[in-house]
Amino acid sequence: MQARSISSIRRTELSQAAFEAVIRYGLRGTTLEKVGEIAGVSKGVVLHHFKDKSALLEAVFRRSNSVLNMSLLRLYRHAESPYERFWAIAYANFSETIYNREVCQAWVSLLAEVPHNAMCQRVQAANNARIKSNLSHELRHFLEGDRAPDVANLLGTLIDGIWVRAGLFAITPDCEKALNEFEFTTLYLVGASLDEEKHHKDAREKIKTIAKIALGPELFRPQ
Amino acid sequence: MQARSISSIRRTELSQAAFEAVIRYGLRGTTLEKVGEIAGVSKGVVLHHFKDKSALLEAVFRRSNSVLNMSLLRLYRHAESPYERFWAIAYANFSETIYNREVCQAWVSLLAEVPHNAMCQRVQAANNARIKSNLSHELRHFLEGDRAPDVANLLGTLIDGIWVRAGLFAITPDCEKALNEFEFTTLYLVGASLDEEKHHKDAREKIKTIAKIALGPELFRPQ
DNA sequence: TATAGAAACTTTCTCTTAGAAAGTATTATA
DNA sequence: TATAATACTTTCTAAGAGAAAGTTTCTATA
Repeated sequence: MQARSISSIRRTELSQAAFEAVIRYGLRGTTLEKVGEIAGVSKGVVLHHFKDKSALLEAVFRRSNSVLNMSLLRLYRHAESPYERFWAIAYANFSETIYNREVCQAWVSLLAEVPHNAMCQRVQAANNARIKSNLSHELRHFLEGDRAPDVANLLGTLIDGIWVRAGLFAITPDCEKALNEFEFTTLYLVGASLDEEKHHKDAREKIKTIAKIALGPELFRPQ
Repeated sequence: MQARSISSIRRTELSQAAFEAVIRYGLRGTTLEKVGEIAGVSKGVVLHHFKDKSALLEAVFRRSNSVLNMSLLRLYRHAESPYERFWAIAYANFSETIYNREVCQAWVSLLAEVPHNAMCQRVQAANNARIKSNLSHELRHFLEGDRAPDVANLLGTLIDGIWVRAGLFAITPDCEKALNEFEFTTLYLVGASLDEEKHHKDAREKIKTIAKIALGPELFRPQ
């Protein structure tokens, strides 16, 4: 049962170490040597597994997005209604273990790599499409006509905005505030019909509890 | 009438050149030598006027924000009602000469400098506060109670989100779409009362015309 | 089980970069 | 005209990215 190759394991370790380096030193302060140091290997090993620094950062970027995606899937597993799936999306983005200063700062730092890296752009585009599709799917239950995709797109953009703002400053971001902003905006965009249902509040409580269990601190920063 | 010192002029030239370098090569590809090359001076001159690379990037960041601010002031000069001032804010953020691929990409690239640069954080915080205050001031006319600041904050975050998404990809961002998204969200958040007034549509047309004249392409990329 | 070849890892070298330092030229001021 | 500040240049060093070539360790197959 050794399905994963050594290379694949190393690549995971190294992109994890690179993520840690970006957290600690910022994008400009992240050097191959520091990445190697954190991973406990020499700089040469890093370049053996990644053709260059861009490829490494690309892997970090990809991993971050897949962690986010995985978190959502963990919550989806227990979400049984549109309300609950809506909150699953919210908590996948704004739980303490994900939406915190370190991770948000690292994400903002990594963003700088995207404009000049076609692969990162593809990853990011896929990610945006995914979250739009997820949101759109749930919003269909609360919106008539074909407004759902546009509203979903807007909410996706808002999530990005909330994340960026959290990543720019040295203050611990406020999860509860972010969740409320997201909910607040959604309620207004769908015409507040969500709020009338008790299901909505109940769903939040349920997903909140599940998130606390399912989204441990090992997600982004293992060990 | 030589009020500005040579140093001050050089600093402007150099931060302009650095902005151009970030556009062309991205944050990681921007070196002091390339900045000097664009400005037509040697690398030494750059370091003579800026103590180090962080100080240079800080100046670029500061200048970008002040250009944005200046654009807003130019439109405010002709805005004579809350409707018009609302659209002045919208067009200051989403006119072709400002909201375009190059500028948005550069902005996203520069963001990576913020998490590890206290000065940039202060500039950005001031900027966020300013836009919130501006929006809040106009929204007061359309919202009862003390909801205006919260809504203003949300819309500010949305603007950031729209900008980030525009900066990540290699596609020319769509100004009209951005303006509509911003308007759309605002209308829903204030309860669509804006939309009932003909003033609102008229105001948009007026400011649109003024923006075309007042916000020339020399704003971000002179010469 | 011997061995070829691939994969993992190391070491060394080169070129580029940031930035320090110490110099020269230019301009302002007394 | 002397002197001091400002503008700019040149040179040097240390650190970084990445290429290249070497060595060890695994793994498949004859």
